[in-house]
Amino acid sequence: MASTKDRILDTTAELFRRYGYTGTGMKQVVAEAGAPFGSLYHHFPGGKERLGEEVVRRSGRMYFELFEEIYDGAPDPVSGIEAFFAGAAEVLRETGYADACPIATVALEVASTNEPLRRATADVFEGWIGGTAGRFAAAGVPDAEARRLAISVIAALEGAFVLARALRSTEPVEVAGESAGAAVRAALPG
Amino acid sequence: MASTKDRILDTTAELFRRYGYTGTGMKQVVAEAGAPFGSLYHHFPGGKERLGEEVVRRSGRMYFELFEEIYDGAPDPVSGIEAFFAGAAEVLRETGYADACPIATVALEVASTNEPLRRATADVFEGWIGGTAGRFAAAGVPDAEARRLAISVIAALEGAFVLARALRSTEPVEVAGESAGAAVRAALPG
DNA sequence: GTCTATAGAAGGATAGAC
DNA sequence: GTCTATCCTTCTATAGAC
Repeated sequence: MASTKDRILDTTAELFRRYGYTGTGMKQVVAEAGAPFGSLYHHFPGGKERLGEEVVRRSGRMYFELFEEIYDGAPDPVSGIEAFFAGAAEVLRETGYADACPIATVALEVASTNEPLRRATADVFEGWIGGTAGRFAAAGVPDAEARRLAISVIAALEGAFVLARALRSTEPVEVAGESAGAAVRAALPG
Repeated sequence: MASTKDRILDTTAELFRRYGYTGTGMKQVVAEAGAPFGSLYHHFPGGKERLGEEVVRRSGRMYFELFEEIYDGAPDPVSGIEAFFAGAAEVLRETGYADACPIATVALEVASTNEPLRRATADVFEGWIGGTAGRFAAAGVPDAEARRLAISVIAALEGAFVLARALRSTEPVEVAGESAGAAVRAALPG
């Protein structure tokens, strides 16, 4: 049984994915988490902003762990990337095009309005870029190009999510996955 | 001198880019547009949702017109695409990383919450894909691949915008621009 | 430390004078 | 068709009983 605090964090992460930061209410959080209202401010004295920051950082970590599992379990970098895009497309379809990137909606909402939250999303993306670039570098891609390749792949995924959720189609994710796979293949040595 | 209605549309478009749909208030709209509150509901009897829909469709048209100007003014498809990404990076820097895609923030916010608005964002993206694919096809790319290429390019731009606004850096847009240019070059005949 | 009630501000929308 | 005043809801946050 998860603690009340963890339940609040998990619930908020889910609500952020679907409704964004501004669109998610504190009452909605406690209602869905099955927690009393007061305990929210007991566990998060910093209010919505601080809860949001913790959720963004936590969701970012968890999403990268999912990437690691899939990528590191694949036989090579190209199939690792392709498998991750394929899995993302499947989740998207299964959830009615609701669950895509746990960060992107919030990132766009807060980019010009809330500096602590913007910083949290930036740290998450920077972590993803570094972690992915490190894997490409380990596969033999020169460091500078590994970073650029990581940015390209992550941008392709994020942009595909925007299109896929709007169009209610997995086509963009499938197309972007092939495109990303091809870019990785072209960058590998040998 | 623009009409009150046009001023409201322009102002709302600007606010949507920076604060999103949920984050933009009706009072904020009239305040920035210098319009009396009542005239908002006079010109937009459908309220915020209808205003949002008109703004999304209008912004989508205007942004594609900007693309057409730049792309059609370039000597070839590859430099056209590269020029558009370069211009987007410049606008981003000049506006303090506020003005990126006029649709994306709203698209992610409403994808799971407001079907008429989601439809508007989908129509805009579908229009961009078709218009871009048509240009690639005119340059000799087979129809099916032209569509896939268009999706890849647009996804790269959208994803780069997400990263760029969060990181407050034009690096993602520059990297994605090169990546998109390379993809177009590889797809062209000859 | 759990929970309810409510404060205080901001949201969208409407009425009605002019 | 312009503009102000206001309604009602919803939001975040806090107070205080238990």
